[in-house]
Amino acid sequence: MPELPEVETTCRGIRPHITGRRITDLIVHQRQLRWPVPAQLKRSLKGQRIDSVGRRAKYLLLECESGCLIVHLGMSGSLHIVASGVPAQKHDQVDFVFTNTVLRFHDPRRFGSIHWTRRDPLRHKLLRNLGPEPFSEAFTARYLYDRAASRKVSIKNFIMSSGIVAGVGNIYASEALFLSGIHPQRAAGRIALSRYEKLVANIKHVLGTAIDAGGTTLRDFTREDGRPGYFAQKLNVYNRRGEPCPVCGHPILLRTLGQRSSFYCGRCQH
DNA sequence: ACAGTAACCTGTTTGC
DNA sequence: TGCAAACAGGTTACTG
Repeated sequence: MPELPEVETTCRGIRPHITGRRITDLIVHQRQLRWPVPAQLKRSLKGQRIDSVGRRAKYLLLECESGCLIVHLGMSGSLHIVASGVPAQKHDQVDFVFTNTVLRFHDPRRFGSIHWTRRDPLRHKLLRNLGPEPFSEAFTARYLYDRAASRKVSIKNFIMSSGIVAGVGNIYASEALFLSGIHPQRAAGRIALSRYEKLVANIKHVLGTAIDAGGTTLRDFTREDGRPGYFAQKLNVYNRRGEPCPVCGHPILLRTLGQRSSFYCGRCQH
């Protein structure tokens, strides 16, 4: 999916178009997403004004008058602002209808999901156990180091765990580890605090730079107006198997780790 | 608590 | 060229 930078890009993109506006209708073309779209959602949403648009981890939070709409883009989802009357295409699953405008949820693989809660969204089952936001002050080297104590899981899988830190997916985990010179398979509990200092700084850096570039578009992701993100050209290792390492020239390696592709330099990362 | 795996889906790429 | 297998940015739920 959309990892954190793509969700943040989407959040910033849709915010000015829908904040303060009222949802006049909900059209569900496809109810079966990762979880079914709630049967009562249309009744809950009709007439609701969007008070604010925010993000927690990879969840978009659309705060309304009497509840919060929670949207996750899954692996292939995107949200687009289109004019009323633009016909839905294949894989356009749900339309949030406003006067003159539609917020359209597009998701070929249907791993995304849509939820509605009348309580604090941060206490929702899916958000309750998330780790700190990577840009927050709570996300420090000491925090990671302590959580990693005696853990044998690979550092890559560790930083991709949503309960450890929110929003770091496969692309940015690979990139941050490369910038930090840490081998993706190294056990999380066998990394010095000083190396965690580097890693935390690089996670913040790579995510921040990607947000500035409008995210990474490899295949499905596009912004609210349909443009791609431009961070793909700045990737050092991800999707670059066999290409020379930008630091030492050794060919970038690919190994499958926890069912996910891991790209790294065998000479620079230990 | 932790580690590992299957599962949710469809489209595209890879390999025979 | 054709067809089937493998793979794709996420996360939960289940197993041992």
